[in-house]
Parts: sequence; structure tokens; C-alpha cells
Amino acid sequence: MSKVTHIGATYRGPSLHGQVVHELGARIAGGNYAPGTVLPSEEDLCVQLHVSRTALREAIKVLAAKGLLESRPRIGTRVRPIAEWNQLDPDVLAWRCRTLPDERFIEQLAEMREIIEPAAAQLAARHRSDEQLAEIQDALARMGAARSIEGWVEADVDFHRAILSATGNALLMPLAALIGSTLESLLVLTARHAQDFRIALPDHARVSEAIRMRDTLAAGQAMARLLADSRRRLLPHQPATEPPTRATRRHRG
Amino acid sequence: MSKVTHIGATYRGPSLHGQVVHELGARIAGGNYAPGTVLPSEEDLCVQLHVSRTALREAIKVLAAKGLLESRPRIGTRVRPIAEWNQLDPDVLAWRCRTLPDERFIEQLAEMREIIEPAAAQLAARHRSDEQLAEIQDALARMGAARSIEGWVEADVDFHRAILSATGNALLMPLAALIGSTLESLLVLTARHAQDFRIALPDHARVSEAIRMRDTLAAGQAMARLLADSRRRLLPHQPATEPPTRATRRHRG
DNA sequence: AGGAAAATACTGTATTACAAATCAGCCCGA
DNA sequence: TCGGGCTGATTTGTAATACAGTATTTTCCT
Repeated sequence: MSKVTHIGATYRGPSLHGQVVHELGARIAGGNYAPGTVLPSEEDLCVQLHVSRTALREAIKVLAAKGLLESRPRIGTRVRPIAEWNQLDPDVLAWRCRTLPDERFIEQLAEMREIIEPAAAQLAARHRSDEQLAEIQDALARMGAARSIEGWVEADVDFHRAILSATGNALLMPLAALIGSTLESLLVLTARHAQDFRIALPDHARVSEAIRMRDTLAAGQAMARLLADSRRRLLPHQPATEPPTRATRRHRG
Repeated sequence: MSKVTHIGATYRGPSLHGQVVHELGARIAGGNYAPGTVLPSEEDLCVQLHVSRTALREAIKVLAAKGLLESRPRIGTRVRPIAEWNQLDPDVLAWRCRTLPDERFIEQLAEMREIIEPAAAQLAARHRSDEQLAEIQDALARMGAARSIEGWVEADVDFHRAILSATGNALLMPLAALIGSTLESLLVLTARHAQDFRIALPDHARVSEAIRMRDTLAAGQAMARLLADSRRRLLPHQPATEPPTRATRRHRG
């Protein structure tokens, strides 16, 4: 079938409307349709994408559910302002990361991590079960054993996800998508650093150890240090704002 | 029309599939369909909700986009595990808050706020523009002038939203929904405190003032104090875990 | 009894038709 | 000339029907 070749590479599942969702999502996040503009009529899009109106409309409803679109009779379907998108939706994050490796956006992702993850590490150190600790340690081991950069990134994401999971706060879990997107754009941006990705391993080991010891303060500090190092590696030029003033870091021995 | 009476009170927009989205979303979040179970076939749901298959399917796609559902041919549409829902989606938060004022969930909401908002207050103190400060101060003034508890809650949400907006980090904005949901469930739970809601006003004024002075440390501290007071008022019995160890609070004069 | 083939019961997709909403332009009146 | 309401056209919203795809279940042949 020639349908798929028109749609692009990224889609979830073999379902047709899923392909349309990702095709349109990528276009919108990529700026092909600027916020405020109305995209072509359903009929036009149908012929353009070679799908029926049914599939197209289900895709539009999905994108509307994620806050990207808003359609009204007679007006058309218009792209909502970026500020109103569900920025933390995994798909939205992925689209934004893949299409615009915009430095400003990477910066905001890093800032979010520096807010969330040290606190998460503290909570994990306090609430972790033995099974949750084992998951963290397993991911750490897989990072150490990774031979490809893709394998390393996968284990890295698992490491941070396991920590979020060990906090016992279900609301933190969705933020794992944020970490995954960060690392993925890092993967794209810094393919040149393929050999030295292992530098971050001691940082991760310190976090894991502090969580094992149930040392909340050390866990938060270690995570903050990990993220600071990561930021330094990713954005070598100083950001205008000093690294976030988490006082946990300020008062060290 | 009798259609609407079958659907329930909460729906967005007059659109039919929007009503179905909220009806089903409320049912699922409310536990009518347990995770892992498959809900009735599309045909059955159509007659039950008095809508066509088109409208029903668009609603199902929306809920699938938010992570609540997953449908496959021949199997049916099954409810996904709660951990895989997009917990930070505004709709999902609202459904969970309205249907189960579960104490555990309120606790997690409060914990999230205590992670996010002090950091946001710090960033706002650093990055705010004069217009953004004006918005914060305006919301504060409206809180002071509020005569009904609903008016107060609305201004309160605006206050916190304005602070998130002033951080300059677009990824923080979606978390405003989290605050809104928190306050709304507070509204339900503590209708008895209708007279003393003004107690929190000085806490808010301190935050606003610190942001005006661009005092990042004080802003973070003031916000942490505000949230601690709020938690004390909302959950009188001590939580098992001590309030989150944001070291910013620990090292005060 | 075992395995392959056909029936089955769902969702996925396409097509058609009509309803509802809203904007543009026109007409009419003051 | 200006203003207000009416009409028509265009686009999305909803419905109904048909058929394709898929994975289970049943059946039937060996």
C-alpha cells in the first residue's frame, strides 16, 4: 500500500487514525500550521492524507484532547496557542522534541528535571521498598553494562523512572515521559559524544546508593549534582540564570 | 431532548461526543469500570447512551488519547491500569477529584504542589516582568476582596497560575490544572470552613511581596510556608511523612 | 485426539446523507 | 447612507450502513 508512505515514519500502532494523529501532530508541533491558523477543511485533508473522513476526524479529536486543536462548525479546525497544549502529554513532548530541537525548549526541560527529580530522589529514599530499590539497582547495572548508546539511554530512562515510581506518588510517574524526551533529544544533539556517555555513571551510582541507605538529604543532593553535570554537558555555554538555587546543594560540608 | 438527561451533568461544550467523553471518563475514574476489565461493546454503549457509533467512537478515541482506554479488534475496549493514565491531564485530574475525594489522592496532590510551587516561586522572583507581577498582585487583591468562597477560590487559582506563568517555563503551566483540582476538592471537603478562608491571605501576600522584591530565597520560603499551612488546614492529622524536606525552609534566620 | 479450517464477534475504516452552526452578503427600511 | 435582520452557503457534527481485518472459538476432517 502506498498510504503509509504518505504518512511518515512516526505513528503508533498499525491503526490508520493513529498514523494520522502522529502525522498531524508532528506537522503542528513542527510549525507547519502556526497557532491561530485554521488547517485545511476536513475534505481537503482527507484527499491529502488518503484517508476517509472517519479516520481523519478521530485523529482530530485525539489532537483536540491533547489541547492542540479546537474545531467549531463553519469556522474550521484551528490550532490553539502553544501555551494551551498539554505540554506534559508524552506524545506532545515527543513531537516537540523531534521536530524542533530548540535550545530554549531543552533548557526548560532541564529546568523541570532540576525541580522534580531531586525532590523525587528524596521521596524515594524515604518510601522505597526493597523491590523498588532492586529495580533502581538493576537499571544502574544495565547502564554500566550497556555497549551501545541506545542501550544506555534506555537503561537511563528506566533508572529515573524507577526512582519516580519509588516515590509512591502516582502523580510523579507521568513525568517519566519528560525525562525520556530529554534524553532522546540529547541523543540526537550529541551523537558526537558517543564514546563518553559513561561519564555520568558515578553520578547515578551515588543516587542509587543514597536511596539504598535511605539518606534523603544525600539522595536529593546526588540527584541535583547529576542533573547539573548533565546540563553542563548538554548546554556548555552558561545559561543566563544560575543553576536553580536548591538550597540542599548550598549547604554541603 | 431527553438525551442530555441520560448523560449527566459534567460535559464540555454542547457537542455530543464531548458529553460522552465526560460521562465515560467520570464512570471510569469513579470505578464503575475497573482497570483491566473490558467495557460493553460499542453497540451496547450506543443504545445505553443514546448516541450513534460515530459519536461514541470519537469519545473513546479521546479517552484512549488520555491513556484511560485501549481498544483492539475482537477483544473490545479495556480500561488501562491507573498508573498508565495521563494523571496530569486536566480532565483526568478533574474526574478523579470529583468522583473520589480519596484522602490518599489529596495527599499526593499536596505533595506535588510542595515540590513544584516553591521552585516556581523562586523562578518567578527571578524572571518576572512588571506585567506578570501586576497579574499576581491583581489576583491577590481579588482574593482580599472576595465575598464568596467560590470567588476566593477562583482568585486563588489565578494567583498561583500567574506565578507559574511568571517563571517563563512553559512546561510548568499545565500544572495549574493540578492546583485548580486541589482547590476544588478542598472546596468540596471543607465547606464548613466557609468563614475562615481568609486566613491564608497573609501567606499569599508574603509570596507576592517576595516576588516583587525579586527575592528568590524569600519567595520560595514563603510559598513553602503557604503550602504547609494549607496542608495543615486540609489534613489536620499528621501525615506519616514529615513535610517535604526542602532545605530552603530549614536554614532560616 | 489433534490440528487445520471455517464460523464468529468484535473493532477499524469507508461512504453517504443530513442536521446544526455560523459567517457573508444581500435586501430592506429608516 | 447607515443599520438591522434575513437568507444562503460552507464547514463541522451526527447518524446509519456496509464491509474489512483480526483474533478467538468452534467445527470438522484426518
